[in-house]
Amino acid sequence: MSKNIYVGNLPWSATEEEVRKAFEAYGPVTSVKLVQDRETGRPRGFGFVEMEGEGALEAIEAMDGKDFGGRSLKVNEARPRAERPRW
DNA sequence: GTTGAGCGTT
Repeated sequence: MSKNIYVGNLPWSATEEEVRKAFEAYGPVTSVKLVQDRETGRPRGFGFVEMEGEGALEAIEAMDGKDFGGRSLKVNEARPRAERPRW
C-alpha cells in the first residue's frame, strides 16, 4: 500500500534528495518527483512523494506548514494526475 | 512562483 503526497511551495533550490530525506523520517519513501515545466525546464516549485501506508499521513501532518529551505511547505494528499485529452 | 510525462495516440 502506498500514498501519493503533494508537496507544494518548495524553494526552487530544493532537490529530490532533500525532499526524500525529509519524508523518510516518517516512513519508507517509494518515489520522489519534483516537477518542472517540461517546455521551459523551469522549476514549478512543487513535487510529489510516494510513501508506504501510514507514514504518508504522518508525513503530511508533520510537514505541512513547516519551514523548508526558507519557505513554508504545503503538504497534502496528491490528486490524480490530469488525464490527457483524448484525440 | 502550487497538483506530475510522454506517446503521436495511453
